[in-house]
Amino acid sequence: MIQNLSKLERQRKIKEHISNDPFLSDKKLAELFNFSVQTIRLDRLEMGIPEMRKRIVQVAKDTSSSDKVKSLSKEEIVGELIDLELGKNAIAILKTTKDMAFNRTGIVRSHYIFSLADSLAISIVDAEVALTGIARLSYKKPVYAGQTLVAKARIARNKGNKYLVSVHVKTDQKEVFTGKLVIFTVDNNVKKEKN
Amino acid sequence: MIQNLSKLERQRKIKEHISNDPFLSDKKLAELFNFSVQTIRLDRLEMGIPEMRKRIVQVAKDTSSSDKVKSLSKEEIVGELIDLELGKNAIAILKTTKDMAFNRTGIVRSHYIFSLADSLAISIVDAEVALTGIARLSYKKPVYAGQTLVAKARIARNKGNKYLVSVHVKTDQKEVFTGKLVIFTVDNNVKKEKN
DNA sequence: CTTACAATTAGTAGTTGCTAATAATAGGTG
DNA sequence: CACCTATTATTAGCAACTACTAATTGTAAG
Repeated sequence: MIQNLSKLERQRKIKEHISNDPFLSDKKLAELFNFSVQTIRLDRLEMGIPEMRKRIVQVAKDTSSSDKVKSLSKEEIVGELIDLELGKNAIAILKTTKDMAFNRTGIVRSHYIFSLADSLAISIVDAEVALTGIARLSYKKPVYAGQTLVAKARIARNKGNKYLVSVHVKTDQKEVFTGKLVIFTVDNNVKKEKN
Repeated sequence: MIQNLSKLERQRKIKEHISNDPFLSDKKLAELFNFSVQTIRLDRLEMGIPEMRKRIVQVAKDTSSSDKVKSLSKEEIVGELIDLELGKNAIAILKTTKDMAFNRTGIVRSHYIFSLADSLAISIVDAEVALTGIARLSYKKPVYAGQTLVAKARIARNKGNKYLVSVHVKTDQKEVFTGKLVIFTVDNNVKKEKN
């Protein structure tokens, strides 16, 4: 029974270690805990934790699944993209935190809001490469750390490789920011090295 | 030589397939292209493409390192403030890096440049609390990762608590960005207006 | 035509990180 | 003592490789 307790304790710790670092092999775990590889394996099986390779595949798939966005790979978007119709409109959400804000006031720095708007505007444009040219921004109300921002973007006009995207950011029904961004697309003629 | 061409062509396609789907094993690629597994391996070696497992690990690490939101610098000022005369002008420097840029093109994302300009504009205003109200931005030339940006800001006009700050960003003598920002100061304890 | 060479395919040995199954050992408890 | 659990060991086998050697094929050039 005493053994049993330490076993459960060990399994709890193994679970924790693995969830912190899915790249740990049984061998490394065995070294970490000073138990045999077989014991670690038994523990994993009892807990239903898959082997390292399958865990890594899972991590890789989790993040590389939504392939709709062309200009930005997922990690390049500020905020979380929740809806996107290429060439039409898009919605993203950003949960603001203290480290986005001024310490003194808790007001979120304007460039975080711009980043949300800008990356959304770029992702909406259906092109391999899109760059911001001109922008007009208007900050309506201060945003406080902790508030969740909802950004909606739509393409207002399009002429050749020039897009006028309008972005509205709200929190709790209130508009806190609007922006008009002119985005230029740079298509394949600049196809250069892709590495 | 004709063989050579088809070989290069095949290698190009293999590369493309793998970059689209890093989860493809040599066996599956061999089936796809109707070539032997050995040929696929030779191709991979010639191109310096690692084996499937290593690719998956890479994908997993790439994405798990940057949690959904790629936040900007946590410091109060983006860039390094190298000269400041409160109420007059200020200069800041930002060394751009790869992770500020689009993977595809190496062009620095516009919001990093705005962040530099915006935080400089705010720091120049001699007030406890300053917020961005309206901004007009103009991106003149693309900035490539690795280039060092020099931002100069000066107060163009001032009326009450409203400041018009003009910011010019250059790299290698060339102007890459200009912006006009309207900054409002909020004096002392007028912290939370109705919100 | 023969030789030379590149491209392709085949085959073997060894590696990592496993699964699965079976067996041996150590430490208690009733 | 026999029984039970936990732990460890051992073996076979698998996937997806690396690294290496060798055989085969096509084809261009001397």
